[in-house]
Amino acid sequence: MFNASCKYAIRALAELAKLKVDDNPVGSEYLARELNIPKPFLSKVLQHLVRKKVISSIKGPNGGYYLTKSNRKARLDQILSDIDCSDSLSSCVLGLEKCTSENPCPVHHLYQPFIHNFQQKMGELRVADLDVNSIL
Amino acid sequence: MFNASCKYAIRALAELAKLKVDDNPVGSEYLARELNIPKPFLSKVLQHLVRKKVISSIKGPNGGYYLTKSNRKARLDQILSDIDCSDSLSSCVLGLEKCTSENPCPVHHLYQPFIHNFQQKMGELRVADLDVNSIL
DNA sequence: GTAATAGAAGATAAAATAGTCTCTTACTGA
DNA sequence: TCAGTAAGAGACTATTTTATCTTCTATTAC
Repeated sequence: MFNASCKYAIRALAELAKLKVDDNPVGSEYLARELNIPKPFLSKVLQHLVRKKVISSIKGPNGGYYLTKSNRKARLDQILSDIDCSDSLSSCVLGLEKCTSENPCPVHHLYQPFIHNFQQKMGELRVADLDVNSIL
Repeated sequence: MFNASCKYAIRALAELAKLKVDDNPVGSEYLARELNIPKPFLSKVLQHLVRKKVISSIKGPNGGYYLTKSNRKARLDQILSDIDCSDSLSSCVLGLEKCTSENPCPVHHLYQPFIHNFQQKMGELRVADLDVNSIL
């Protein structure tokens, strides 16, 4: 469904969402420890998120990663699309390139409504909503 | 969602379901060509399916793979479970070991109902039902 | 300015998955 | 009964994904 980068990205977003607007930015070291993700890998994921303007960062002493108000308003489906995590969602369960609604694979009609629904729900979710009482 | 082996297994099942009960068994070569799957890999998948009694085989000239009436009656969810394709379905979207309904990850409540639904639908499906007008 | 902190980027390594090869075993039909 | 055919089994290789290492650049506090 999601590869490691995508999973880590979502978890990092959720962790950042827990921070208050006035809190200091947090470093990759802190996030890696908190989420139990290898730091070098997480750093890459975070950098990717910054480039795509999904999260924000400040360099130098007391720098780190944080979310602006604007960042918090972004919708999950848009973010997943921005960071290339949507392809695996919309593609055929059996990996068939040619599988469409007109020319479906044997389980297309079973899977498609489910994934469509899931994506819709994701679209209703904003980054700020990830700040719920949940494990990470 | 499914790894290559699982995808190939489902497609092979669907292809075999197209055969009539009285048809001759088909070889791995035929199936590989028909499904456009590397033959050596497909052979492994087919052997695995035979060991798990999901499909049947005959060795020697005119031998190959086929489905018994009993094979055709089997339910999809049971098969997927038998050939170890269910783990990735029931596990957490974010890859969190500890994610449960009581201690959910941030998207658990979003994902879980759908996957539950999907598995239920799979349980209503029998091998014979894969013999539909669909691509493979 | 300089040292400390933290992100950026590219190369490299390890692990997992996918795919291939070779040999053995079982069965069939002439 | 023997030659040919096709499945079965296990080792091996390749590719992709995941993770790590090293070096460089930017920012800021002092």
